[in-house]
Amino acid sequence: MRPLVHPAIEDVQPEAILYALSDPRRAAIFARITKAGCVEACSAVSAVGDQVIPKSSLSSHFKVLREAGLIRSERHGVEMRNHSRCAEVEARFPGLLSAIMNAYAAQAR
Amino acid sequence: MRPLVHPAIEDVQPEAILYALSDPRRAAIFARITKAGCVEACSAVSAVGDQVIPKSSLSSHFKVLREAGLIRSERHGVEMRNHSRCAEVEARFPGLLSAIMNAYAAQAR
DNA sequence: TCCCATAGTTCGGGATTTCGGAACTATGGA
DNA sequence: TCCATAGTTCCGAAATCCCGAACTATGGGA
Repeated sequence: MRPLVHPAIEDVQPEAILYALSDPRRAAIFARITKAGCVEACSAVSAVGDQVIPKSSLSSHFKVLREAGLIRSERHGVEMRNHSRCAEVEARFPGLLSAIMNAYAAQAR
Repeated sequence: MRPLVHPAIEDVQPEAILYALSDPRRAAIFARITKAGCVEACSAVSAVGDQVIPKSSLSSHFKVLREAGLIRSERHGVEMRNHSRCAEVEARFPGLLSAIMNAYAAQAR
């Protein structure tokens, strides 16, 4: 099993962030992680809204978020803890994440 | 030839905007249109950076931008004029477009 | 130590999307 | 009417996405 990929913040690309968050399920997962500070992956997020997501799909969603630089995943025993990197990303691209998350929130209303 | 699709501003979805701008070429095209106020499509944008884009691909990039609600295209004689809808989008999703365009600009530096 | 349960990752292949050349359509001018 | 220019549509190849099944990793028990 290859090690998890976490890009250095200076290697994080806007296109990867936009792509990652252009999927409403990934955006919802990211919002949950950011709000909670830390979410136990996959098992804790087995569904988004009323939509059940197979665990292989979930795993790849986490991978996309991770490789875009939006989250950091570390194994703690048998489970994974995912932390939002939103402070780092905010420093690199000011206003980006909050504008995106606000846009989704505005749409929901 | 079907008529061009321009969503009403209240039907514009964040995911479509993020997806449209997650392609650096589309983001560059959008930046150019927004900066210029109006660009004659396709023929005027035959390349992005040093990369030549075939006109069928260019046509579909414009379609993605149009259907995401980012631009408005109108035919003027034989050519098309594309206008940025950034003021409308800004009103609906405050800060979103400027944060995205700033992120791309920051990356370029 | 061995076996099991839990949590995620990887694999494989079918479905969907994207890319781009060729053909087609629309418009204006000669 | 014919031609040139500007874009769109079509369609097959390539790339990507999706998700079930198989696999890997870790932490308990017994």
